[in-house]
Amino acid sequence: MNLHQLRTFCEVAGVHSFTKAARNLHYAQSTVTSQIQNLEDFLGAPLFERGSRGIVLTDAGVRLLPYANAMLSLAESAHRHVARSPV
Amino acid sequence: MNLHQLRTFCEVAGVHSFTKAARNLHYAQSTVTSQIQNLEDFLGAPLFERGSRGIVLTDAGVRLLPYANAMLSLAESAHRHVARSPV
DNA sequence: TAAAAATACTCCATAGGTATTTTAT
DNA sequence: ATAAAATACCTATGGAGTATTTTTA
Repeated sequence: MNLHQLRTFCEVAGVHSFTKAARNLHYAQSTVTSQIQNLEDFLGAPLFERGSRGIVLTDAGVRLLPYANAMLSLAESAHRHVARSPV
Repeated sequence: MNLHQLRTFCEVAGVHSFTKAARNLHYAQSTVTSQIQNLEDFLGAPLFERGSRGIVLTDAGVRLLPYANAMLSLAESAHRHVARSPV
């Protein structure tokens, strides 16, 4: 599990599409597929239902989402807060 | 920035030693050096003062620490919470 | 000197890309 | 027929290791 996977996960969850998420994040489509697959493998649970009506979060996906958002926002805050060091 | 670097950072901050942190985390000593260096490069600020009296956190390091701990604990929680999916 | 951190490499895993195939609308 | 996701394959980056050198108590 890493922050790139989590960012991609959040984007996919937001736009309900691997392809659109790839465009928005400047990734290839297959990269998004891999990132989500790797994340699913790591967690041992599917995060999206790839079905008839596009893409929808599974229960596991729903549970992950708030954690993912929290971690990403912490990462951003940490970067801002630490990077602006006066040295 | 990734979770491995952050875990290593927390451990080094805790034991005040790259070498001890490496032992505790089952890394080579040079790996710990690299991880910290990469983290410092990413943040654009030194995290430890390598000086006379061993290793001590810089201001930037002090600022990072709570974020690092929060992210690691979130990562753990996320894993527990999501992985134990009934499917 | 003795212990710890930094450096210089080597190797390999994997993240990301292109191209293609499969699937479903 | 079209659009999206999955798969196959390739490449290159960088993460982790061993060995060595530098530094400093």
